[in-house]
Amino acid sequence: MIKVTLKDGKVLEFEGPVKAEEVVKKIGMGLYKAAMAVKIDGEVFDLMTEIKNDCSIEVLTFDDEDGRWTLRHTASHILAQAVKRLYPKVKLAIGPAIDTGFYYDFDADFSITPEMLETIEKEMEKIIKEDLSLERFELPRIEAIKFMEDLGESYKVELIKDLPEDAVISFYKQGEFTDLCAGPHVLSTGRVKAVKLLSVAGAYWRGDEKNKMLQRVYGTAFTKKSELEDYLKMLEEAKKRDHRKLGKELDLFSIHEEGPGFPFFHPKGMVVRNMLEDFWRKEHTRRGYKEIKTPIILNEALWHQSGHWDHYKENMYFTKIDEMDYAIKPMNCPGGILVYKNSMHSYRELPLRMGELGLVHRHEISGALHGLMRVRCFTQDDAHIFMTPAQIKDEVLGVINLTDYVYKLFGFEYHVELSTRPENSMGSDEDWEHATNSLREALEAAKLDYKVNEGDGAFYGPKIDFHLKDCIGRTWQCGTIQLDFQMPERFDLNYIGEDGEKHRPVMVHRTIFGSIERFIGILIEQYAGAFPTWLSPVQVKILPVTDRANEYAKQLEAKLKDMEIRVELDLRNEKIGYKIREAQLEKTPYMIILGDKEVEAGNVSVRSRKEGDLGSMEFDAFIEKIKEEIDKKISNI
RNA sequence: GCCGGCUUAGCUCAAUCGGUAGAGCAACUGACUUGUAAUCAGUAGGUUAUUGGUUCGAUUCCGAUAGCCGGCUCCA
Repeated sequence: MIKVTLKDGKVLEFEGPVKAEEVVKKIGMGLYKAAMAVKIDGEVFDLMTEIKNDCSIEVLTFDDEDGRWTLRHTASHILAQAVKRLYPKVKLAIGPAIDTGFYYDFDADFSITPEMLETIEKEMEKIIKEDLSLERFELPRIEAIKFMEDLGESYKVELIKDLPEDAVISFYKQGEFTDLCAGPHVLSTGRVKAVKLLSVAGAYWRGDEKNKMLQRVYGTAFTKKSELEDYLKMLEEAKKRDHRKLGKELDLFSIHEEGPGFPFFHPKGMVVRNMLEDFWRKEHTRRGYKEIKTPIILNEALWHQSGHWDHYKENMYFTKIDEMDYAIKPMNCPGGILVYKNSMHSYRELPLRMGELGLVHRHEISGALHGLMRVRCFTQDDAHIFMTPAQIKDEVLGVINLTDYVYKLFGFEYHVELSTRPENSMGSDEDWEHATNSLREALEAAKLDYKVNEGDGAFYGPKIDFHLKDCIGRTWQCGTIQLDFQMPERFDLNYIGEDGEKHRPVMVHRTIFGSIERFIGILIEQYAGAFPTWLSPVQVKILPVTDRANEYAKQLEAKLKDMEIRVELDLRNEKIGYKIREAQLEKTPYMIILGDKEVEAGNVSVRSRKEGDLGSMEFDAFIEKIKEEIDKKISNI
């Protein structure tokens, strides 16, 4: 007798071994139809799995992340099967499910064109219609290798050979097509009700640029056609929030062929920038930071000493002054260190928090550039904290809290990563371990969930990274906290301790916004260009209905300017509807409409970009309203 | 940097089979004095990214370069 415990605590009993799908059928046929996979004692399995012992079971549908991944993984096999049917010579690499769908990497001696995707998609539809059952089987290592060798699938052979000795090597077969795969998969190809191929892109085999570039086909799959359509619509909508598009439309910034990756900020973009910087300064002053500014060009020798020459040269720009070699700074730390070294420091001064809005230049490869998100020059809202080892945890915690405060203000959801020692790095293992553990402790003290990113730290220390999402869900690293024992050593930094002796301080390099440019890019997408009033380039537009209201409009404009409210007056000889439409498209938070009635009553008619016509009110009442919104930095998207 | 795609007026986009480019918006001029998302009329605007080739003739076909877009790699 086998007892299967369901999620709600109910227990089903079976005479002997039973397939998971039979258990699900017994729960209900509706659920069976929606089931993608099952979780048996917390682990995900196929529905065709045979249950031999007592266990607890949870049915996974498309609404569960694991269920979704199962369906999409099967969709990727359908893609591979379709490609093999149409182009038998193409070799298969890997084809996993991803957050938004799935992909499959192919090695073909021809280019897969967007037109071919349509053909492949049709073949996929056929395979779905054939409703082929998926069968799982295992092979011993030698046979598995032989199996794939016979099929000429050299990438699969390599994959098998790299599996650990004791690994179970499983295959999934659907019709004439068999793929090496750990699973799980849905019962049959017919379960994939809606599938769409989205794009082709190059991808290196195993993600290594030294390897051959394969062709990656991206797609997505759903259990309902309507879900697919909704998703595609959502993607279209999301693209309208793209900061590159909005940046142009709202005249915030531009990037020119004359300077790829070097953005130009226009007057309206500068307002956003300056407001962010003002806010940044206030928050940092409040938290005991001092501000410095260090030069952009410094002698190359400094960069030898810092280790950048050995570890970061490829990303740096160089120049000559009077036959001497200089470098354009890619980071602010060496400059900050020179400031620290400029005077003696007592333990009483520590922690010393030195902020710098520093413009850095980095040579990013051309293919990496992306609007304001990845550029070749950007301003880091940097700070270097010099401290005693005992102060590490509190200081790191302080930065974590500040970051959380700032991100919450903008309504961002973020995720955190802890990056550990990379290959090309400097310092002893002990230092790295100490530094990494300190960061880990701070994260745990802050009760933050985080993901470990092995080998992704800076060359001088491990780091905590804060990632924010853009309009289509790509994440970008913004805030970072990097712990550094190396620079203090290299630059022989010290402070005088209580004992009157010299001691080595520890350094934290940290940013909150990360780069002002990237942060603005994220902000634009977060708000779809409709900045909260405190950040809006223009906060109020005054729109006279006829020129009889012009004088009154000018008076109000002057008053608003006096109160440091950013105002524009539209005196053009246009209809009020036209002026409103334009102000709305510019995403101006408030419009003041002035006609004969307002002139006579001495009040204002207010329109909000969000709520439309608010009716007439006293000018002072409007001032109070907008002032409060600005002071409290209310996000009225 | 790599793979694929794209590049036509300031912006968004047309142009049949290869026959030297057209619209809307914006700009400018004029009329209209207007009440909560586009008033009307007119004017001007282009070496079709650059460059080489094929052709009697290239926006169109082929090559190179640059930039951009989607990924890979890399990273704030």
